[in-house]
Amino acid sequence: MTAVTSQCCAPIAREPLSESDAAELAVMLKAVADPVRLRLLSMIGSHAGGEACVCDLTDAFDLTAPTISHHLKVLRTAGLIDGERRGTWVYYRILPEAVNKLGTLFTPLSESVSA
Amino acid sequence: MTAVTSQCCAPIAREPLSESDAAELAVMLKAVADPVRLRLLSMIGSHAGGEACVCDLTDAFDLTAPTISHHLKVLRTAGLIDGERRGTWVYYRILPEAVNKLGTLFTPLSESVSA
DNA sequence: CTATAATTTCGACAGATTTCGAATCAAGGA
DNA sequence: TCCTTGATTCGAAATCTGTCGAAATTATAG
Repeated sequence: MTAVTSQCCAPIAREPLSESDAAELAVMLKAVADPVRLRLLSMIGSHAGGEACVCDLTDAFDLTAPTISHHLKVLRTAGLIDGERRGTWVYYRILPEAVNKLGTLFTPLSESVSA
Repeated sequence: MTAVTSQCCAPIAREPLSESDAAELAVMLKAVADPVRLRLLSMIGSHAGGEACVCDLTDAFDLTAPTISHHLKVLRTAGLIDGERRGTWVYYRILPEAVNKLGTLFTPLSESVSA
């Protein structure tokens, strides 16, 4: 790594993505490119203690439990969240590194625009 | 000048997204959640002059011109790029505001508002 | 050990997405 | 004008995705 090409803009606009990098990033972005999963991620991250029980999440949607479970699996497979069973309930929390990775992709390095 | 909720993390993890915000963001994210479109965006952004001709883009893929045209339309419809015809060729360029919008969603705000 | 509650897995289906080939539109040059 | 090149639109095939109901799994309660 370590290649400050031109400092002009977001990494995605600084140099062409390789085919494999694009494929890898697309998996993560696909996981987030759904209204339900976006809300799930948001609800998990903003929940008290940084984690949320599946039961809380399911109640917030007009969707069945299997559907919510499916979406959580997509997010987990993409490395965006992690789940842990404690007793009867399963708790999910955000993996901040993964979210940051998406952020840096689209954020200009040098920042400080306007003020 | 209001609503500094908790300063803890990325906007997506700070408070639950509304249903309509999630739907709107998902449209933009879906546009980017594809390996071909990710590379197109990257190639356009990093091309000399900040813009790229469709002919350059088409040659870089093992895909037909109609397919590339379709992907460019998806990106344009999502507001991520803009295209202009100059003579025989059509040139596309990135709309940085849209890319920034995605970036801030996932980036923790380390800077404070008017501090 | 059985009953009950919380999640996940399985199997299926409607709708969306990706891709192509053929046809069409736009701009220049013979 | 007619023809060539670049780009988009149109229609269709193959694949992927979101959703559900039913069944299986895991843990607690009695």
